[in-house]
Amino acid sequence: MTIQTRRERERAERERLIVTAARDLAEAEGWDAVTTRRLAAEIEYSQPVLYSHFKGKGAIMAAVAVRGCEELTADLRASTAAAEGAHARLAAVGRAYTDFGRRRPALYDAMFTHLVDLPFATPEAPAPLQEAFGELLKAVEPVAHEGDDLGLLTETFWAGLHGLVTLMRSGRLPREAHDRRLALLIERFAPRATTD
Amino acid sequence: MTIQTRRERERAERERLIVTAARDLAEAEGWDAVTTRRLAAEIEYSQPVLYSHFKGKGAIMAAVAVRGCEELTADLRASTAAAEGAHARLAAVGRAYTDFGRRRPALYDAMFTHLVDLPFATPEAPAPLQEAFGELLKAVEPVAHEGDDLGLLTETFWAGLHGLVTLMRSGRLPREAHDRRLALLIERFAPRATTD
DNA sequence: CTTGGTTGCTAGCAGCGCTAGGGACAAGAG
DNA sequence: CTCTTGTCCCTAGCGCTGCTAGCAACCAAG
Repeated sequence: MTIQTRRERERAERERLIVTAARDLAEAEGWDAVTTRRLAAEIEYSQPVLYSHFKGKGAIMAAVAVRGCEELTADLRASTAAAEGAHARLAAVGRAYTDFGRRRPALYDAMFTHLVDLPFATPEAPAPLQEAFGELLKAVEPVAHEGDDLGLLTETFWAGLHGLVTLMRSGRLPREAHDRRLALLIERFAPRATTD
Repeated sequence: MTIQTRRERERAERERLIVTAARDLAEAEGWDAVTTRRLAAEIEYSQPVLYSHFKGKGAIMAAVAVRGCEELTADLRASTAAAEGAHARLAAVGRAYTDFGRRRPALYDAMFTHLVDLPFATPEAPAPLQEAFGELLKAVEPVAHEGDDLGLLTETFWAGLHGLVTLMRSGRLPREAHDRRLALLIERFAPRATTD
């Protein structure tokens, strides 16, 4: 019994090690640098060991993505703590989200850009994912209009943030004007005043 | 003289052939299926010929992207022709844009998702790209608030559309609610009425 | 001490983007 | 017509990728 549990514990620890190594390597040198060989070398095991834990490289990225959601949730939660008022809350969460995308580009890509076979908009979606979305939802809720579907509105707001992050990160939008674009987006979803 | 021009013409035609083959193959089977070997086979030349026209696979994708911009511009232009009023215009252009993303996913990815070394937000950006953006700009202009930077506002609106397209296409947003999300986005940028 | 099962290794496959080097062919000179 | 020069494009191969088959070593149980 104990011997069995020890093995399982060691195995779980190694799996954690793989995910951590993949995330760190990706953050340091980008996902292109995360090859199964380098990853194997990093954890000091041979390649096939990876496949005894994960179905393939995609599954490893998915695991990294899920863990990334926990970080994102924490960031979003922290950002709204000090904000007062619906507008400030939405602005804070928007800033936290886009900051996350800029600060942890590889993590962000694993979560929201790369094709990764994770269930997303279903009840089977990983809990950390749903929590992150929930944080957005809480910030959007006060600015919803009557008759709006809150879930859909949050998805739409999320799409706006996601577009800003990805277009900027790929060089399609100039980085230096990010703050002003973000402010414009926030203003459309949470108008500060009805008249100027 | 004539012999020289004939050769140059044939070369240009072959280059066009490469780009067309790459686009068609990508649209049919996705960019993963577009390998230099398959592309070479498709145009009935050997691999190295590709490299006498383009620096590498990335450059071929960039060429496909530029040509895709022309198609997008045409779509956007056609969409606004029949629309009357600022709200309808913005809705029409938004629908045309997202439809383009869904109908030509590979083309869309080459243009706006994949890393491709094209100058984007600079005066050196390819003309077709600037034209496509210009179409968006014309639709956004009537709904800008006083004091808004029109370029930045258009970029922000574009980001919203781009987020909707990419998150939906990667399965992160349910496809069936796309219309309602798009309507919500349009409503935020061009409110149909000030009060309900 | 032997046996059975697990574990993780070495080696290799098919395919990728890309390139070096040579062979065929056409154009111009004598 | 012959020879040289230069262009063009193909064959072959490099180093890499994700992934897997098959074997060797080890560990627990009888």
